[in-house]
Amino acid sequence: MALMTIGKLSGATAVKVTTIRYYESIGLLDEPQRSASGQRLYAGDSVERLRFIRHARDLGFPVSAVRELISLQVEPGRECVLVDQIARRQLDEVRRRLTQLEALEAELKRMIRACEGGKIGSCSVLAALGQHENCLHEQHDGAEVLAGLPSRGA
Amino acid sequence: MALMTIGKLSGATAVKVTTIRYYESIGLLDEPQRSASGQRLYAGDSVERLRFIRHARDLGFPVSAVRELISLQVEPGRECVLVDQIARRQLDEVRRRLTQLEALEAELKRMIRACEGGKIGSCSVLAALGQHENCLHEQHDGAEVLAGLPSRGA
DNA sequence: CCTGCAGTCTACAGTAACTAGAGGGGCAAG
DNA sequence: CTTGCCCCTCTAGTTACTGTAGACTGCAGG
Repeated sequence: MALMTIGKLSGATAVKVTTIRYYESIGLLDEPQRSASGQRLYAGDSVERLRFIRHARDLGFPVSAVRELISLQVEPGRECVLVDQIARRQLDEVRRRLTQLEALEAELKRMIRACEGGKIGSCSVLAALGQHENCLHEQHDGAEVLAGLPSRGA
Repeated sequence: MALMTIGKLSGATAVKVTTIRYYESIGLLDEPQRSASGQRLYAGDSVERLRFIRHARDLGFPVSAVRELISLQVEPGRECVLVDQIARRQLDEVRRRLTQLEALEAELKRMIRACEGGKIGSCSVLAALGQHENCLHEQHDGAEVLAGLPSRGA
C-alpha cells in the first residue's frame, strides 16, 4: 500500500476530502503526486502529517499556529521552548474561554430558573436580556466566545 | 435628547457603528428615521433594543435565536415556554462546549508539562500532536469548538 | 464665509475555516 | 459497456462581523 487516493487518506484520517484539498490550497499540506489522469496520490506518511494537522486543529490551534508548528518540525534544531510557547498561548486562550463560558452558563441557568411558565409579559428571560449591562459588558468582546455555535460537522 | 445619531447610539450601547448598520441590514434592527440629509436618527428606545440584541449575542445566542426572541417580544401572548426552550438549547450548547474545552485544557497542560526544555527532536509536544487518535477523535467535530480564537474586537 | 475635521453615507471586499454544489472525467466490476 | 462510485476544478455560501474606498454632512474656530 504505497500510494493512496484522497478518499483513502480521508478514510484513514477522518478528514473530509474537501478539507484535505482545502488544506493543500492554503499550504498546510504539500501538493502530492498525481496519477496520469490527475488524481492525487498520497504516500503513507501523509496520514501522519494530516493527523498531526487535524489533531492540532482539534486542540484549537488556529491554522496559523499549525503552520508554525509544522515549520518547527521541518527545520529542527530550534528550541522546544517555541513549541512550548505556542502551546501555552493556546492554553491561555482555552482558559479564557472556559471562564467566559462558565459565566454564561451561570447566567443562562439563572434565566431559566426564573422562567417557570407564564406569559411573555412577565417573562424574566426577556427582561434579563434587556437589562444587565454589568454582567459581561466590560469587554464587549464576548460575542466571539460562542460565535459559530451551530454545529456543522458530522 | 429625543433623537440620536448612529454614533451616539454606538456610544450608548458599546456596539460599533458598522455593527449597528449590519444589524439593520440583516433585519435585527428596524430601519430608523432619517434626517433630511439621510443620516440615521434613533429614538431613545433603540438603546434598549440594541442592548437586548447585544446581550443575547454576548450570551452566545446565534442571530437566528435572537431573531426568535425579538419576535416573541413583539407578539406577546405566547408561552414563556418558547423562550425557555431557546435558553435551554443555548445552555446545552454552552455545556457541550465547556466539556470539550475542559478536555482540551487537560491535554494542553499535559503537553506543556512534558515539554521542559530540550530540542525539537525530542519535543513531546510535537510527538503528542502526531499521535493520539484516541483522545478527541470519535467526533471529528472538535475543530469548531475553538474556531475563531483570535480575538478581534476590543 | 471659509476651512478643517470628525462623523456619516453606500457598497463592496475580506476574515476563519471550512462546506456544498455544479458540471465534468476516471476506474474497476459485472 | 454500463453502472456506480470516486475524483477533478471552480465557484459560491456559511457566520457575524470588520475594513476600506470615496463621497457627503455638520459643526466649531478664525
